[in-house]
Amino acid sequence: MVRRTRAAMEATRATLLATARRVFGERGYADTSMDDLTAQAGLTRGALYHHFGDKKGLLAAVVEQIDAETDLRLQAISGTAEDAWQGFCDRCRAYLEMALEPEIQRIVLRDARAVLGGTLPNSQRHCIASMQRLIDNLIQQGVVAQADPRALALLIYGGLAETAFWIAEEDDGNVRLAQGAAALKLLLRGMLVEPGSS
Amino acid sequence: MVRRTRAAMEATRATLLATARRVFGERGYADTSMDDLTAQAGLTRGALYHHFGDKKGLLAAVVEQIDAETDLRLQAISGTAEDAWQGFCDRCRAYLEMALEPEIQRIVLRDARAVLGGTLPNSQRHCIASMQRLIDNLIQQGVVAQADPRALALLIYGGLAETAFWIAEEDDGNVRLAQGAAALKLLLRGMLVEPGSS
DNA sequence: ACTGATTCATACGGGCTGTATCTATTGCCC
DNA sequence: GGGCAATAGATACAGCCCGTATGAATCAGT
Repeated sequence: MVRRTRAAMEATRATLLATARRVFGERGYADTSMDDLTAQAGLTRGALYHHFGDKKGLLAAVVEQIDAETDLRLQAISGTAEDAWQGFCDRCRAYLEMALEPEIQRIVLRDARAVLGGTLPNSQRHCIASMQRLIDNLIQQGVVAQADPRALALLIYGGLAETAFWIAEEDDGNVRLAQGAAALKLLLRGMLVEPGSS
Repeated sequence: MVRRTRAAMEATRATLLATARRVFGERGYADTSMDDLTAQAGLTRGALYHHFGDKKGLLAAVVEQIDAETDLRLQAISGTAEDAWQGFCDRCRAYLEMALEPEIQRIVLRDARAVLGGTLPNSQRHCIASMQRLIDNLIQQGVVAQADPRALALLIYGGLAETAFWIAEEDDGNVRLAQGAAALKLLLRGMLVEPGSS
């Protein structure tokens, strides 16, 4: 199969990305061989190293894609709410549920941190940045108490990710999901200027 | 160097563990070769595979050790406080600072999750279990609102870990540490039965 | 149509992991 | 105290995987 039109070239990149996303999600980054992965995509490692540089580069591209999608899905939730505070709470809850999806859990929350570094400078940027903006707005509106929005966003985001692992290890996670959501509600109300009114 | 007394055997294990702890902390798990590691300990891989089974087993033992030490250090803090709630807050703050230490950050928070699994069933158990017990007591005393202690502990623990990465990436993390601690204080007060009184 | 650049395949070298084998010493039991 | 099983740990081996270097085929521009 040797086709090299401009369209076919971008198709190659997309195929590689989609295959990597699937295989990384199933087997994890470390247990995935680049020979197997490219073979499943009907290509060889030559294409991969040309488009993504190395294995880490491929993972970074996958994480970038997942993060962008996740952020879009979350914005659809927090954007529709009438009340800004309620929209924020809904978004947190929605993230907790999305963090249960095997793809996000394994690729973004497990492998990406170890391979790409602690803070994930480029990727996973959108989700946290969006949450930070939401918080910032709430502070401006006088709903949330004065604090660094970034610190708050990270505190919440990290907590949700950790809790998601705990929920996901249970066969029927519905009980734990409810418990996690309830506990989340408690912590979130502390951010309010008037915590008692929640 | 062939010495095989019972004492020397345990010394071998301890040497391997200490070397692994140092090298994993410096270079990270993935970039550490077992040949190099054992050579630095004055041994060969034969000893390593005999005592720990495989590379993951060695990491698990290191994490176990670090977690136990961390828990002891934290208990020393929360145990001395007069007020149980204040002791709990101090412990959270202390954990935030300890999560800045390169050894804990790289080995426990970065590599361990990816290599050993999301929830770290055995290791890292002590720290969270202790925090869970503290929360449980506070709920029993009517200080903290009714909620699942485990979910609360994970929410806080995960948030602190994530925030620690953000603090550590800054050269002088004192500003961010203060911001993180302030944001933490907000979230924690939400747990109280009477959040306004904090 | 010719030239340079690009896409992707193939071939190669090096390193790392895990296992199997082997030796020597230790502890146990008589 | 001597023989024997068990174990600590070194050495050798096979296999896998990654990254790079090389090469061929096609596309773009003039």
